[in-house]
Amino acid sequence: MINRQLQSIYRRLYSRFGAQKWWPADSAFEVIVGAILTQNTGWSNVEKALANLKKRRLLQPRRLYALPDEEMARLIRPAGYYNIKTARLKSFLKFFLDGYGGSIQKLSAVKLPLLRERLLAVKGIGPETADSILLYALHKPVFVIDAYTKRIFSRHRLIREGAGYDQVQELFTRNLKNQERFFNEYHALIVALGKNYCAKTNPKCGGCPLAFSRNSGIMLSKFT
DNA sequence: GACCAGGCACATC
DNA sequence: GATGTGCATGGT
Repeated sequence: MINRQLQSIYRRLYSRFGAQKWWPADSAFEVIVGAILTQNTGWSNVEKALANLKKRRLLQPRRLYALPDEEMARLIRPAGYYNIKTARLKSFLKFFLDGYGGSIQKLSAVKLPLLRERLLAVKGIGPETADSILLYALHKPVFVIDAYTKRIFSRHRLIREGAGYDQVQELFTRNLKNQERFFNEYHALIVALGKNYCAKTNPKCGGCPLAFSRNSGIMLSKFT
């Protein structure tokens, strides 16, 4: 039942927005850096920060780790929270270089429940960042939950308002097949919907493409 | 000028 | 366990 609703939502998002081709990056390492930089930050700001790093050929673990903090902060400044994000990038890089020699292959070789635990143990990497890394950099079948997902699915009464990360994630992983490719597109489509319709105060919200459904069980047309 | 954005850690109750 | 707060830039 829930499964059918989730499938229906996916189909409508896909027909409305099309393939999202996530994650936009040239390498798995760039995905990881972007995942940390985008914490509570619009992607357009992250792009500026990534461009600064790319211009200096710093999107390599050892080179980035060797960069002095003040210099890193200066380069990622457009992404906001630059002091905190410098510390978070450095703490991930230490974990990545010490434990895996900066090798994506070695990191990816760790089996899933354990790999997620290890990422979460890194200071500055919480559930969403860990899952973004797992799904979009390492291609593991993990569903990423973000603020949009919680907002949209609670407005549509598929989860209770204020539900925690793990609870929301369960909704998807218990009712959908664990397919990396599918999870990739689904989360990206949710973000596409969120950006276009689901800001906290957005008049377009009432015209949500998910509303007015006759057969999906989704009935709300107005949200606040 | 206010509000928001693809969170997280830490303090306090 | 829930709730509040600091962190910061750039776009609308």
